[in-house]
Amino acid sequence: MAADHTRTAILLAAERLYAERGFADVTMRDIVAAADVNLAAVNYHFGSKDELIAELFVSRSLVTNRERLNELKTAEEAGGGRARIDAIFAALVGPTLRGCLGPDKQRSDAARFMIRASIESVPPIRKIKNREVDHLKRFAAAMRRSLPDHDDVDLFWGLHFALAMAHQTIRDSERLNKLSEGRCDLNDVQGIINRIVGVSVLALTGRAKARA
Amino acid sequence: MAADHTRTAILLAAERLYAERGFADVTMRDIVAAADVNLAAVNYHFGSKDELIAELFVSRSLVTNRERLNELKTAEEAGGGRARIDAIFAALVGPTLRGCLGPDKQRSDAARFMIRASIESVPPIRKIKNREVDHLKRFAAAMRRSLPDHDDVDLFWGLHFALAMAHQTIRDSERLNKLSEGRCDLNDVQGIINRIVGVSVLALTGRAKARA
DNA sequence: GTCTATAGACTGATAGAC
DNA sequence: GTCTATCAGTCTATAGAC
Repeated sequence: MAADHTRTAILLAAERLYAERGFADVTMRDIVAAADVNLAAVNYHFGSKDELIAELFVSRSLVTNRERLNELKTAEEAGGGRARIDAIFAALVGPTLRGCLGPDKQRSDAARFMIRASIESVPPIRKIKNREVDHLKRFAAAMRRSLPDHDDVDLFWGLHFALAMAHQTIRDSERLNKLSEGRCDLNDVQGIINRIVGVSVLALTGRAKARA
Repeated sequence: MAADHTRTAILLAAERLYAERGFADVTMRDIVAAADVNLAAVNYHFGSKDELIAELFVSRSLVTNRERLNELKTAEEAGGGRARIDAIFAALVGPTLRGCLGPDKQRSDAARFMIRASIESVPPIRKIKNREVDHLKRFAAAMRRSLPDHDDVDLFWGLHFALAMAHQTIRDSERLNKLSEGRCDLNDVQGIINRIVGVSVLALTGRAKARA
C-alpha cells in the first residue's frame, strides 16, 4: 500500500537527517525532499513535526532497551541470578555502540538519532526521557546484585561513566580520530566495547582511588 | 560608556541563554529582552548572530585553555618536566568542571556554553573547533612524557574517556541525580574531579584489560 | 550609539481539489 | 492518501530617523 510506503519513507529520511544535522537544522521541507513525498504528508501521517520526532524516539528506544535487557537477562541467567559486572556493562553499552559504529547503515542512523535526541531534548522527548531513568535503575539493581559489597553511590557513578564514554565516543569520534591521527581504530566496535567495559570494571574494582 | 555596557550586557545574556537552552531555541529577540537592549544593537556590535556566538566561543575557549595549560605547566615543573599522570588529568578536566558545577554563576554559564558549543556545532564554531585538537595534543604529549612506556593509542583513549566523563557529568547531571535519587553529590566538585581523575589513571595503569 | 519600523526569507501547518 | 496553494507566524538583518 502506498500509505505505508510514504509513512516509512518519511520515518527513514527524518531519522537519517536528524541524526546527521540535528533537529533544529532539519526542516519538514528537507525531510519530504529526502523522502520524495509531499509536504502535507508529514502532517497527515504524524500530526506535527514534534509528534514525528516523538514517534521515532519512542520506537527506537523500545528496540534499544529490549536489546539491552535481553543481554542483561542472558548474563544474569549465566551467573545464576548474579551477572558478572563486565557482562552488565557490556549489555549497557554494547547495543548502542554496535548500532552506531558498526557497518549497518540503517541501524547507525537509528543510534545516532538516539544520541542526538538525548542531547538536544526537544519538548516531546523531554517527557519521555524520564522513563529512561527507570530503565537504567534495572541495571543499577543488577550491579548491586553483582557487587553487593560496593557502595551504591560508586555503582551509580560507574554506570554514569560507562554511558558517558559510550556516548562521547559515538558523538565525537571525529575529534578522537583527528587527535590520534587515525591510530584509534573506530571501526573495531568490539575493541571499543572491551575498552569501555574494561575501564568501567576497573573503576569499580581497581585499587585505591584518589582522595579528596 | 554606554557602548561597552550594551556590548557586555548582550554577551552575558547571550551566554546565559545559550547555556540554558541551546543555540536553536534562543533568538536574538530573547537575547535583547534579557539584556534589556535594542534588537538592532546585536547586529551593530557583532554583525550577526553567528558572529556573536563565535566571539563568545573564541574568548571563552582562550580562557579555559589558558587555565588548563597553566595547571599543566605547574604540574610539569613540579615533576621536573614529567608531570604525574593524575595531575595531567586534573589539569584537563578541572577547569571546566569547576566552572560548570561550582558556585560561581557567571563562570558556570561560560562553561555550560562551551559544552553546548562543543555539541551543537553551529557553522562558525565548527571551523574554530579544529584548533581544539591542537590544544589537546599538548596534553597527549604531556601524557607521553609522563608514561613513556605506554602505547600512544591507549593514551589517546585515556584522554578521550577523561573528557567524556567530565562533559557528560556537566551535560546530564540531572539524569545521574534522578538515577541515584540525590545520593551522588553533584555539588562536591573536587570529589567529582577526583573520581574522574582516579578512573582515568586506573584505565591507563590498572591491571589486565578485557580482551577482544 | 540607539532606536523604530520593516524588509525578505524562512518556518510549520492547513484548506480544499482530486 | 496525495497534491497545490497558501496562511499566519517566526526569524535575522537592515535602512533611516534621532
